[in-house]
Amino acid sequence: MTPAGRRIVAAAEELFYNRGITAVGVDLIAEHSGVTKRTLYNQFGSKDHLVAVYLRERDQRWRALVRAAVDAAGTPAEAVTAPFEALRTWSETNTRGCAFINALAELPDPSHPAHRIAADQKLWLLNLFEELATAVGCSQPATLATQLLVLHEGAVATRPLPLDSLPASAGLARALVRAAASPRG
Amino acid sequence: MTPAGRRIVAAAEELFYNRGITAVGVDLIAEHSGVTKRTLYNQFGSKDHLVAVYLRERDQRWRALVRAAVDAAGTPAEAVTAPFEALRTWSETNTRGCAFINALAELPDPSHPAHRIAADQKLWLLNLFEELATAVGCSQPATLATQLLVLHEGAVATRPLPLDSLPASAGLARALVRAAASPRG
DNA sequence: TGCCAGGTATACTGATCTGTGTACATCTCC
DNA sequence: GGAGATGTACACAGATCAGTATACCTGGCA
Repeated sequence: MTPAGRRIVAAAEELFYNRGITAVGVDLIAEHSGVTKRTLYNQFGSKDHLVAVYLRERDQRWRALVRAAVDAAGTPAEAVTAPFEALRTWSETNTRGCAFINALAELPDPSHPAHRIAADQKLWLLNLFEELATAVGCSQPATLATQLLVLHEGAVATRPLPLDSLPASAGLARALVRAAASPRG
Repeated sequence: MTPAGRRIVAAAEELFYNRGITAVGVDLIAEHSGVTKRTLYNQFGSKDHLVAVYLRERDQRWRALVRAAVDAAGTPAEAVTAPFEALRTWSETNTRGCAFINALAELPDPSHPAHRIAADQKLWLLNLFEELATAVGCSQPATLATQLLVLHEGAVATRPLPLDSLPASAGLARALVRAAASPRG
């Protein structure tokens, strides 16, 4: 990606996430990235494609954060709930909920690339939870993984509201892992 | 509200929820409700106001469904998780997630009426959970209520994705209530 | 009979939207 | 020095956006 292309994606990330995809026009993105609209279209072809690139980049950044949190965990049990630690960091600067869920809200067409990207992101996290649950010695890792995913998404979805639900969800996640990893789990 | 007004709100509900608020223009709503744009503006004054009415009407319909499910529950323990039964019914025809979370995604301005309506809706459910948790004899109803809310919102938020997370969240909710209502809860 | 609210029909404003056309500048690499 | 890629500058098309103006119709009610 060219320097101008990177600036465009950076501006698109900030604007799309904070103001909404439909509400932000390509003119505004071009202005914020110090680039001509012509350059934007030469690089990305269409707004829809730029939206897809925005979501993909964001997904990569988020996965790297989660991976780092999992790798930094001291024990296998802590690793299972490490994504909730990552979420705590992530949601400090991302206060408008999940960018992918939000994108689906604005782009109802199932053939839009955003739908596949969003689904892949959630399935990736689900698989990660299942791997970590298996590693911790849980007898039903698939069930635990789904429960953890729901808790995670619930915490993200309620982020824009004045609730502070992250501690409750992270606490419950740890309790679930404790119970599942115990001899009777 | 006049007959034309009701038709406008009905059309707005269907279009705003399924296609997105920003993506749907007032012309389309007028056309779908068999009404002139002049009538729409005579009734609601602005698109923003119509959006607020749409969310308020939807909120009332949803609360009635939840209340009915709670009242129909056989035992206090079943009453606590009754909102998850209501959610099962509700999400059969509402497959695009939470209309209020989606609205916040599209309307970043915190002074927009949608923000207050969305926050009120979640707080109402949180309070309902807490009341029901208290009635079932839970020692820490506030904690349980927050956990149940997160589970509920997680299930709703992941509805547009190919996951089927509702059984997992409802099952976990019942397990939590069982544990909290037991002598050692 | 007359009034008036609710509603229709239609044209319009001014702004904004995505996307394109065209001509020119700059830079690197061969 | 020339070619091709990167980017600028700017005007433009065609559609759609929220919202308004004006004139007219119709049913109920006083």
